[in-house]
Amino acid sequence: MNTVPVKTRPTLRAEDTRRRIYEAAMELFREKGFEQTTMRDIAAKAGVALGGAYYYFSGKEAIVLAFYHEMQEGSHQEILDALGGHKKLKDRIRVVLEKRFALLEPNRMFCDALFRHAPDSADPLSPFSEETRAIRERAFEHMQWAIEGGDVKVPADLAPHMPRLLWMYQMGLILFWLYDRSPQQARTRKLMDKSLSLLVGLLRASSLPLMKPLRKMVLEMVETVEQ
Amino acid sequence: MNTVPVKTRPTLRAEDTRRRIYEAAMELFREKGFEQTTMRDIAAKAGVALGGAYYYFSGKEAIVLAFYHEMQEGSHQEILDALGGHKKLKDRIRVVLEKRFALLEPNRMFCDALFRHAPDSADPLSPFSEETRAIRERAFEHMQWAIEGGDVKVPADLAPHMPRLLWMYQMGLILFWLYDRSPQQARTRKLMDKSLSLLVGLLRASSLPLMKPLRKMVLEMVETVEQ
DNA sequence: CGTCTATATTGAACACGTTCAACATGAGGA
DNA sequence: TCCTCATGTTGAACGTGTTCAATATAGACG
Repeated sequence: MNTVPVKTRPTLRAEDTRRRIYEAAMELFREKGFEQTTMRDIAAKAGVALGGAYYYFSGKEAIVLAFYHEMQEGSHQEILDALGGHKKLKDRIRVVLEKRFALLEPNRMFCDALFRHAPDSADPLSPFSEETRAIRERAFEHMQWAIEGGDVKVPADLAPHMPRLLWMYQMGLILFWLYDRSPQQARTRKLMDKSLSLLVGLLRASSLPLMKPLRKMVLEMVETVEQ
Repeated sequence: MNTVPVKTRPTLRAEDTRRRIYEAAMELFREKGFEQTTMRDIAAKAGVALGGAYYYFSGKEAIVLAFYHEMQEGSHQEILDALGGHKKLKDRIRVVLEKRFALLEPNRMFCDALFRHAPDSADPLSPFSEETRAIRERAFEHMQWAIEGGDVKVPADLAPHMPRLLWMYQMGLILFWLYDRSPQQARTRKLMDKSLSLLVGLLRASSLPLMKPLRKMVLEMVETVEQ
């Protein structure tokens, strides 16, 4: 008979299976990269039939999405702590970037999957997609923290855009880093230094009355993109 | 006997088959987009067996590459002509951009294929790859023309980087345009206006002695990226 | 204990891009 | 005319991500 839908067991050994699949995938992704890793590989390593992987993850990309999510959540407290000792804006932004790179570094082999269809906000894995909104907004928050506690006064008209702009700056750096073939990704490090100086310098200058017209142009452009 | 390898017929009805495959692919790509179009579709429409398509094109992406190449070659003279009437740098860059968009517009449905693995210069279809070098350098040339005949004096240290920088600016606009869902891609048009003003304004200002330190920072950054 | 049913698991099947060994074609030379 | 063989052409087969109907499992309930 149609009884009340019994309280379905909330967590079961199912969570264990999910975990096994996730871990197997991570290991293989780190070893061979995203493209080179097969769903059959993952299922085999996890000791599950092929279809099993699809019971827990809607597809191969969804596993990477889970990683993306976990990484962002895991960084939240760490970043807050790491920001503690710094006053200079440049250092504060650097802290956020460094933390991000530290978390991505062991997974460099497969992070390119995150940018596969990056500009297409319809793609679930895109950094601009609805599916990644929560993750993205967490990252905005980190940049907001960096600015708020810093030693640079940001003009009021620019302020609301800064978290998103800094996030995009971060994404650009990550993209560069992913395909940076220099030893130890030294070029990325150099680019980070140079661009951070430039960024903070421009931000400082942006408060000068002389800069009003330029700031207005930049704002109009930013608003056109964000709209 | 091992005679001299007879002069192989240079062009044959083979060129016709190639053409048929290319045209069929273009039509289908325009209709359904790159992903949605099947190599089997293409072969069928061209009246060829599946394998036949691979005799003329190394893969699905190679067909798009052929289009990319053809588009760039076709624009060369047109752009040169169109630049004729303009003196203002802003107009000259706009002419180049407009021409590019005019050529891409009918193929908007599948141009995303060109950016599939854009940042990976190892991917043949990437705008940064060895395979697309010729195409890319043609595009640099167009930007060089725009600057040379314009009314803005570019500082000597910045000058050698301008063609590539303007090309990257163009690529960014195209990327934005591809995923611009506003009617008639009005946002892209607006972004083009705003960013062009900003760009030319900055370029003008960059000659001011006051700007020397800022220019130096930008240069260092650009050189880090290009290296 | 036995039955029921949502949950979990399986493996065959599909559509895709790509590869390849086999075969067809037709221009040049005997 | 017939042979040769580089050029074209074919379709079966492979490995891939993904789907799905069928089956197994195990906790809830009588």
